[in-house]
Amino acid sequence: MEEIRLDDHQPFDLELTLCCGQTFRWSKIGDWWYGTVGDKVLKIRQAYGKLEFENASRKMVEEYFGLKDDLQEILRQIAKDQHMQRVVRTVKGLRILRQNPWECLVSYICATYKSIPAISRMLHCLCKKFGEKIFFDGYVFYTFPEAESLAKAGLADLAECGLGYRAKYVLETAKKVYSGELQVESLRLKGFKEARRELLILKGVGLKVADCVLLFSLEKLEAFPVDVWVKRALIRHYASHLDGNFIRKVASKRSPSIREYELLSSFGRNYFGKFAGYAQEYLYHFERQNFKLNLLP
DNA sequence: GTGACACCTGGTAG
DNA sequence: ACTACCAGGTGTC
Repeated sequence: MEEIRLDDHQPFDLELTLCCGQTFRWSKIGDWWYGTVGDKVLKIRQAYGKLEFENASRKMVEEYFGLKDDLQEILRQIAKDQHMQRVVRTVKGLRILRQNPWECLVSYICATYKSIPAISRMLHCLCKKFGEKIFFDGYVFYTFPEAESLAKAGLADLAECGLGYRAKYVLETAKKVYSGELQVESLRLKGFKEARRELLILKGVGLKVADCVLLFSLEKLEAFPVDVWVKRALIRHYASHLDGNFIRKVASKRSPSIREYELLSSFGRNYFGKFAGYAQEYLYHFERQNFKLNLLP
């Protein structure tokens, strides 16, 4: 077992980071968290100001959990107003993960119009059916399937995992990645706008899905995904920064049009700056938390 | 360039 | 048990 000592000035909350909806495949057994990163099962827990982990290198853990981000400085930069100051005081130690881009892309294609428990189920089923089985600590885990496995799968096989109409999007994307037509990893090297343009070519990938993939796996911390929760947060707390008619309009319907999405998202990017993605995650979590606690109508 | 509307299916509140 | 409704949106007319 190895450990990483956590600095008081660089807050990190493992549980919050894994449970805030950016990733769907971690499970807690006893007081340990288990998840597959690459082809290995990572076992990790947090206690008394340190992280203890097994089966992974220190470098990998730091990389995956975004421990290299200067969170204190990031929070300082995004806390531009009273609301955000309150949010960063309340939500402590949430970090943006650096997930595998391929897995992240498929996960968010699957995530459209689904609840989080349902997304977890779908992905678990995909991994069980098409991934590699790994035994670790007396438990069974599965890796996320390679593009090749999904590309060679039939639509019916994918649909069996409850993907529904998403099955054809996943299959099509898997084929593009397997053939090399799309190199997901290489998008890391491109700028936000260009990487986003390439993702948007894919069927089943709209602005929201693209922004999630950019933020959670492609190192684009300025990406500002706008889902129903973030939309609510913006309407509630940032209406004064936006046009009144526009706010009324987006408030009146469930999902925004492309233009409306872009207005909301670019507001986030411009207002919060190069770490807008962090601002988004904090707003998202705060809004959901308050909803669960019944503090919001 | 916008705006309804359907979409697969599982979870969950009544 | 059974129904109704909604879900981290997107593609299509």
